[in-house]
Amino acid sequence: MSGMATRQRIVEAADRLFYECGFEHTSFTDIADVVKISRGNFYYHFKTKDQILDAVIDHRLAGRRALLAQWEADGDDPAARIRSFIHIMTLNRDKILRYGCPVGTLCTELAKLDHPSRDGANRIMSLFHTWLRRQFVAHGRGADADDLAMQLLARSQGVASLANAFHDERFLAREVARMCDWLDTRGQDAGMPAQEI
Amino acid sequence: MSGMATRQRIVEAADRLFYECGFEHTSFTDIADVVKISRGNFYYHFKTKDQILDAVIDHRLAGRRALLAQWEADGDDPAARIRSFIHIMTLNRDKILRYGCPVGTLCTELAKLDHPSRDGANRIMSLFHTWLRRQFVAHGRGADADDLAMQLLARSQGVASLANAFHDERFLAREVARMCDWLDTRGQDAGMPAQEI
DNA sequence: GTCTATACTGAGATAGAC
DNA sequence: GTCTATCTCAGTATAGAC
Repeated sequence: MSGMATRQRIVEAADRLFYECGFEHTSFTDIADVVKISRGNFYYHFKTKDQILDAVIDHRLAGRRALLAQWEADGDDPAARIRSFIHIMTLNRDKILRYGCPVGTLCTELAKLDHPSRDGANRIMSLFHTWLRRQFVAHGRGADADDLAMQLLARSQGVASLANAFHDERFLAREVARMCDWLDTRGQDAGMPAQEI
Repeated sequence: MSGMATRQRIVEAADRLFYECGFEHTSFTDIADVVKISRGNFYYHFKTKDQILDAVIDHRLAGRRALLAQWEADGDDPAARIRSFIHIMTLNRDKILRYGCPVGTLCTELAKLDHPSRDGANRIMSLFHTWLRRQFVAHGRGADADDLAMQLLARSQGVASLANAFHDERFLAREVARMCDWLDTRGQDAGMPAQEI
């Protein structure tokens, strides 16, 4: 295995562990055990734990960017693309029930730690916001596209949060369906009142 | 200062620190520094850190129960009481922007740690859910009261989460106003479609 | 590029003097 | 009830052999 491959495996293991156990709770030993390298070898690739976090954030940013590009390529119309966003909650149902939203929970944790990489984590959240806004604009909701994007993002965060706390998959499914219904009622008719969400 | 007073001060300091810095990131030293006692003295009152967490959870449960009872006593009608709930986000605006929702973020953290006291934290969330459901029932929405309570709770969680990540107080204020508007449209008329939220 | 061995730190926790 | 002193352990991080 080459150096790049090891580095990549470290990042992927850290990505998963940071999500499932939290950044702070994850130790070098935990990551090393998954990757099956010694702790010493670690420091050839990363000098500090914060550097791993930054690499994980970059990795997630790239991954999410690719995902959004994929949805953009697959979906013929903006509504279908937004539905792709809504349905990641269905696809990742099991993990969300156990660990919450990977984006939101990292932002929350780093905010409490007042961590320097907080902004990096928030950038992942922004990525979704910007993308959703663009879809709502294309959907003919130019005036309140930013607002609608924030509403949908907030709603998905709230649903993930409660679904996780109560471990309630029926609630998750119900809210996903409801978000899709809500989207259908926001047609290209800009006259529909946005504050009715 | 009596023994009970010191114990109480420990619980209150831990409550604040767990909220602002997270449970795991808060050390005995951090709490001892705030309370101004030695680390050794700590163990006279609590044998383990988990015991402090349980005491904090009990303390929060009691505090929230009192708060809900107060809203129940103050509000003449169910809608006014629900508005009291919505407006804690306005009252605690600064803290929410910096640290998120104290209830939701603790549930999230303990879920990732797979901590034994997870259920205790979730009970605080349930407390709000049960109370809101009761208000919606009194508001004449017997059939979907449980559902509406979940929706409002999820929404407040999502708003707190995004307001925290983006440090966006205008978004917070806007969503609080919108939740109140939403509440006004859910009158005692049970015919109004709930899925329009 | 990967390993072992090890230093250093701060964490949770205990014993016992006062 | 509070303190100081101390223990143990796990964490991050480093040095240097291979």
